[in-house]
Amino acid sequence: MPVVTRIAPSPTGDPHVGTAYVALFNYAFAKRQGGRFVLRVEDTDRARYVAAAEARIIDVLRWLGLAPDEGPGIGGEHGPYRQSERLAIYREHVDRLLAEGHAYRAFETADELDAMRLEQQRRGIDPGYDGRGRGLDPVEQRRRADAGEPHVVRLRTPDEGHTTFHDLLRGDVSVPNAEIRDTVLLKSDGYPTYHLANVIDDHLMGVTHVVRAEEWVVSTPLHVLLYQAFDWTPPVFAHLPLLRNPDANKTKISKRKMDTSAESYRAQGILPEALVNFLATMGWSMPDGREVFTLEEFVAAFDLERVSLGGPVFDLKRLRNLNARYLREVLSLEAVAERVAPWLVERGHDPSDEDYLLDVVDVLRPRAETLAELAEQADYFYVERVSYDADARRRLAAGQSYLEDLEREFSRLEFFDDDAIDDLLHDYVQRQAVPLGKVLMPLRVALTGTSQAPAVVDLVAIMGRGRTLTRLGQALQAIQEGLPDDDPERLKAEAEAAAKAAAAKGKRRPPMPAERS
RNA sequence: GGCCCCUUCGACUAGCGGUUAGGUCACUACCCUUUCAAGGUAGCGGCACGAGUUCGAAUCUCGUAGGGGUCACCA
Repeated sequence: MPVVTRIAPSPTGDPHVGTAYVALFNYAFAKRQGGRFVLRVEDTDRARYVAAAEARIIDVLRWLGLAPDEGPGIGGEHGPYRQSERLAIYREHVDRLLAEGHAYRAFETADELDAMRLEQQRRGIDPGYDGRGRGLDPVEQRRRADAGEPHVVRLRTPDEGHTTFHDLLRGDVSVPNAEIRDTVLLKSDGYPTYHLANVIDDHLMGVTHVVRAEEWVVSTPLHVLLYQAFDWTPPVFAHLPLLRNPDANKTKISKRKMDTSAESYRAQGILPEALVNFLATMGWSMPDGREVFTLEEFVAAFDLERVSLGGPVFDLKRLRNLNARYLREVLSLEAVAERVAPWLVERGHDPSDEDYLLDVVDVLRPRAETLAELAEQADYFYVERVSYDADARRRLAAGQSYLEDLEREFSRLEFFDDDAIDDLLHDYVQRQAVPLGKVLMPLRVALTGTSQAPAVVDLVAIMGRGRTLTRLGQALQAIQEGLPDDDPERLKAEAEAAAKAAAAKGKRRPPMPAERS
């Protein structure tokens, strides 16, 4: 029997990294076993439903390379794959449970249930549905339902004994039946709850392995009870550890405490390869200890039993570091250039000169952790003129005479290549008898507007004679117009403006160009 | 609080009875160096605790502690 796994997200908002994480492991397990990976949309909560969410989830899965074999908009033999389109199926199965006495209709109102909980709280007993509707005569249940009285359908659960299931990762897990309430299967709006829909769909869709997050462990016995009621064989269960916040207690990953949106990482210039690689190291490791590997390598080596159970903290620093490694080591120069190009366009640049782009990326990629940072630093290679911050102004003013000399020297330089530029610079400082840095820093600032930039020789060589001379001219003009380190008022105003601009920029949502579609 | 699960450096992890407890990120120092990075070298730092089993426990058992999850007509 072929392995079938599934990812069953609820379309309620931003595609969650936790969804991507569980999808990754389901995908890898299915592919490794030569099986199928199914996407099922659990849209049974009308209140939290977000129409656009489904498409965004599919988009994120594709971006990560985790395209499902079956799912809404994809097709497959077991559709429909949206639970809202399977209502008749649930209805039919609920009728069967009702007929066989495994379930009953309960007519308590929300107010009544609230009162019940309050009372339980007051008396200090465990809260939860107490089974008060169980005793109602089935004929009476039917009559009231037919009369249009609002009701839910609940599972009749045993009061004594234990229900046990086998978790592939933790062994047998046993829960006292007294802890398992007569849970709602069908809501009063006719929609199924997760518990009911998930069991029916997994069975009907032929899901062989339910690989999901740890938060489902305690409700799995309830699902087992449902499988028993239907007289179905349950699938194999494996519960993955929960991704955690980087807070002191390592609580379950949450939007409040960190960025949980997969799209957001994409928008920050995190590569899908890096995100997948990072997620794969959450609770899992390569047998040979490799830490950088592709999705294909992950699938080839994947083994559910290597999953470790301690909840892994989602550490941004590690993600960014991994992304940086992809940028400078894993991907080819051409590949990185291809990825950044849309980001440059987004910033208003024209990256169509491929050789220039390659040079720019080559020199910048050891200095950037994300595509966004790379693109941002590339600005000074593409803008018409750079602007100088306060520090840059000081350095320019200090180097005025050198810049004048260099402008002349560069304009006379016959072969404008790396070696020639290097020789020129060294000859010049020797003649002037000044330290190299004293000359190079003003030049660097003139070319880029900032003191933190690649090697000057690289900058000059990449920018070429034309750009170099233009920048030098602009810098000298700026100096003449009085860019003062002698005017504290003006410097202060500049600093404030820069701080304000930086703050505004930080707030703006970063662009997300289409890349690697 | 009841129930369930978990527990190796700050973080991610290797380890599955005998290891100087290994690697990666982060951090620190040094080297390289025209700045910033990158790179190189080194360092810091861990088996939660207590019993038991065993010739021998990070590895097996039990207990304690700590952490997490869950107790909805949400998934």
